[in-house]
Amino acid sequence: MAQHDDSGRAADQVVHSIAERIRLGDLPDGQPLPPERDLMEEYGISRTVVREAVRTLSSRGLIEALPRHRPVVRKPGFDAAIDAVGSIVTHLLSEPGGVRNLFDTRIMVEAALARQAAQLATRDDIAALKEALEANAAAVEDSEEFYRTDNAFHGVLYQIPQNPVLPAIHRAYTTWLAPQWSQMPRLPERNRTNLGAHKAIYDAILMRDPDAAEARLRDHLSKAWAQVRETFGDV
Amino acid sequence: MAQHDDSGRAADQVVHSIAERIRLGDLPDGQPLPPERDLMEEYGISRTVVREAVRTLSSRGLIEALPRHRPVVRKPGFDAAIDAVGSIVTHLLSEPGGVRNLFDTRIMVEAALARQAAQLATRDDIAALKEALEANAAAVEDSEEFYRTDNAFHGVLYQIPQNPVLPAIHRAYTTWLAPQWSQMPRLPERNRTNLGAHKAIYDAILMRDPDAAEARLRDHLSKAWAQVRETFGDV
DNA sequence: TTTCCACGTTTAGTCATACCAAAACTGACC
DNA sequence: GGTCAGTTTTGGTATGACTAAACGTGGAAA
Repeated sequence: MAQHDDSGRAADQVVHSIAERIRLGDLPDGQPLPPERDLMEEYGISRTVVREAVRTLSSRGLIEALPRHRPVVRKPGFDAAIDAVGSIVTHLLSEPGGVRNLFDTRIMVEAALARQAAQLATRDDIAALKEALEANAAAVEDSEEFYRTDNAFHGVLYQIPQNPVLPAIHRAYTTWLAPQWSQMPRLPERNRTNLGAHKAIYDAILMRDPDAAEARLRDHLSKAWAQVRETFGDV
Repeated sequence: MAQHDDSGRAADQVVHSIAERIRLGDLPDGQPLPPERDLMEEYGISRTVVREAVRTLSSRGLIEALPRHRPVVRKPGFDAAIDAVGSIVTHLLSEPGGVRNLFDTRIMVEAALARQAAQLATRDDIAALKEALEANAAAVEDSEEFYRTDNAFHGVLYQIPQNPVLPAIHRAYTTWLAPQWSQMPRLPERNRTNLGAHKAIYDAILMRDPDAAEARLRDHLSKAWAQVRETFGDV
């Protein structure tokens, strides 16, 4: 029996093989992976290698490996992709200008979304925006809840184009920028300011005015950024 | 001595610790990781765990682990992040509508970039665009070269905002969408069409007309998409 | 002196075995 | 039929061993 692989990376072949089986639906979503002992027999490898393969698959986001449970196949969605980069992004954000750069892309993306919303939003989209806005308004006194509804309002913008990539990006932004936000002082006063900004954006979309929608949104996020700067200085 | 960790995931702690040391510059970029034997002693763990940790760090993109070499610390750039998701994205693109969804975000992003370019491009930016356009024009008869210069032209758009995240995104798009493109028929005729589109975009930016720039760009990429559809049908 | 190669020394890759503790399963008991 | 205790799996880790490739060193050759 070939005890030693020729290429020097037997684990990678197993990773590839299992990844392929997942992609082809051979290992369906939600199903637990075969036990490590079975896999070692199946591939003719030691458990060491199996474990390394499982590890890799896990950090690639193709399986979900909770501590003492059987790894579960997780057919990756766009947000699994977001998870996979989380570690790197953390590093990047800790570098000077990192947060700024990320936030700038957020401004750019949401500006484009606001513009698109003003042009293409359906009646249902507008209704969803209105609902989110009202939920946001109802929470001005509860900063915790305001934070959630604030996010939800922005989230509606990401849903309007009906592209599943976008909500994943929204989740990425909120996840990665959360550390900054969670340390910021939350005051009903600020909530009211932000609510006003949300309403302005909503109005511009309602008026089908892309330029205004973009401008209001940029203004809103730029002010949010100014608050971050106030709290953290340069980041 | 505590032979078994209480949490059930000693490796993750090691991963976190080493990641932190990399982030803080304790393990500088380009330096090889300490030998596995040293790490096991340092952390008081077995080699099994060390290896799993190294594996994880590697697939997270924080170190580069060539087959039989010492893993090398690789302070991740934005494009290391792109690598990390490659595996998942492959899966996503193989599903119906996957390529379409990704390409739509590209249209959205580049539309925003074109708009921004029309508003904010400096003289140098315009010069860079012009240069890229001329290189593109010089390559109409050489489809291979035209492909490269085409990419480069779009790449300039991603460079204008001076945000390092954006070029990484451009690389991501070209990498992930390359499989489709590389199988498409390349004809000087099509090259000329695309060149004309590029020129139209350039002109709009030169005229400082954001609406026109966005419109020309959307038109350009939509036609490119139509060609993809022609070649592959629904993807 | 510089270059280059043979040699011994690390070190990553893998295997085999063993143990523990937490899950998962099974069956008896209420 | 539902609950709980006991048994069997299964993941997490440790230990030791062996192979082959990479590395480092010093001496021989140019």
